[in-house]
Amino acid sequence: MSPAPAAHDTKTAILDAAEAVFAEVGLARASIRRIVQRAGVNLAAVHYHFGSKEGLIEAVFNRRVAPVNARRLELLAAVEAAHPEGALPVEAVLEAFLRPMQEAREADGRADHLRRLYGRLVGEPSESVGRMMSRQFGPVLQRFGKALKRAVPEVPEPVLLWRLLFTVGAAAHLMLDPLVFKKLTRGRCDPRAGAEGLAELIRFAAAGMRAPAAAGAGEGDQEEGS
Amino acid sequence: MSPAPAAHDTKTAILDAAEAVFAEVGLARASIRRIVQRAGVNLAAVHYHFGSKEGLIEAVFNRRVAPVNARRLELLAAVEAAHPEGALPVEAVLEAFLRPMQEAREADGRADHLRRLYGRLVGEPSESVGRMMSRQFGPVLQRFGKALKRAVPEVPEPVLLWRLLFTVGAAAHLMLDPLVFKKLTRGRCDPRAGAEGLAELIRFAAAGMRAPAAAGAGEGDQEEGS
DNA sequence: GTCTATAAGGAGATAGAC
DNA sequence: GTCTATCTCCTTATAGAC
Repeated sequence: MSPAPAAHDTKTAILDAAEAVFAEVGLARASIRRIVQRAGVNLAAVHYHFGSKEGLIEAVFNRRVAPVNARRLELLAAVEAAHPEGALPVEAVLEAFLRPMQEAREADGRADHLRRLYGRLVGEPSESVGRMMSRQFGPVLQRFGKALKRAVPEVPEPVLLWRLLFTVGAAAHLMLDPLVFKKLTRGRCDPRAGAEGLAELIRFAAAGMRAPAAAGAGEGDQEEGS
Repeated sequence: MSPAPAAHDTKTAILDAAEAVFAEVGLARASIRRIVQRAGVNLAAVHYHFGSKEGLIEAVFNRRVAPVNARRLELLAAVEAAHPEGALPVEAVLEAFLRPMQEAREADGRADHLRRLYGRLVGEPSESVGRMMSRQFGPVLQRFGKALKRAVPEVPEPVLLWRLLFTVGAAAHLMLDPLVFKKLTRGRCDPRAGAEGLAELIRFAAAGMRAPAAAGAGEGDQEEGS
């Protein structure tokens, strides 16, 4: 629990550099050599502090992604506390889900490593990352599925889960490559500018959540008649 | 234009195998050795037929992605022809955009390599793939932006482009990993089952497109007052 | 067109001095 | 804790026989 300050500096430098390189080129193409060069530390330091490249990936993941999901649940609990009974506002639930990524980036001060890191992780083919994502996201998505059911009770929960996953995909895509957005809207929509993209996404997703479900969707194990 | 049948078989076998391996593990982790083993051909055949790994990637891309975008424009033209004046139906425009991916998969008969290949390509960090995607998608997105403006004239075009990109992200995520969807909905929502996920996405995105824009959004270079 | 053999380099990981 | 030097493996790519 009391690492020497020097160790802390080296370790943090590696984590910061790894995060940036992962965000830029993806996990597979990010070589340890490239990371240590950026961090200004020795090659062997990575294996000393993290054991392996996979260990480094897990450390980056745990430092950044886990707190965001914890924050999501925290904000959702606040929304639920503010509305102890009756319907929850859809926009508030969606904001609880989407804002923590934006928050983390702002609090951190660094460029937009964080945003792109999330975008990369969502689509990452590696099995170990997939397991980490599932373990972290599974419970969170289930939890938000229940909350959305309270927000839009007329839509069956399985359908709301579909829509929540659509929202996750849209968010991941939004974080992945700001340049595409900027170019296609002739510079008028730049996700790096701040919360504009987030606000647009919340409006879009909230309307989608409220769309009437298809006839027959969500039947069966739903408790709504025989 | 008249390659020997044997060459055609080897070439096609490589393309098929590459497509499958790319879909499974992503472009970076897909080694040529793994691809030729799956195709049952010799290692050197890849370089003989495609010059390099990048050449192979481009060939896979051109065989599968380009036709889908062409088909998108074709379907959109049909929608516009059916409604020569007045508003276009949003759902029809979205279906023109989203269905070709599903169609390609059904027509092909192979497993769901194709679907996952698309999911991988959208988030691919490689620059050459990024260029190919931009060149292919840029004009298509601009074209669909105009069409959406005809479908939802009260929403400014830049906002519709945001929303179209959200839809692209949702679609890419939908194709990426069917298992997540299935698990989270306890087996009731399986994108592999067919067009169900597509129909859900169209409903979701159509409602999102129709959402009122935020006050002040899309001002400036829009031609709606000074 | 297809094969074997191999070149040339980059990757992750480690041993052992300091 | 940090460094240098190196090991081992796997990658893309090519040369040249058939």
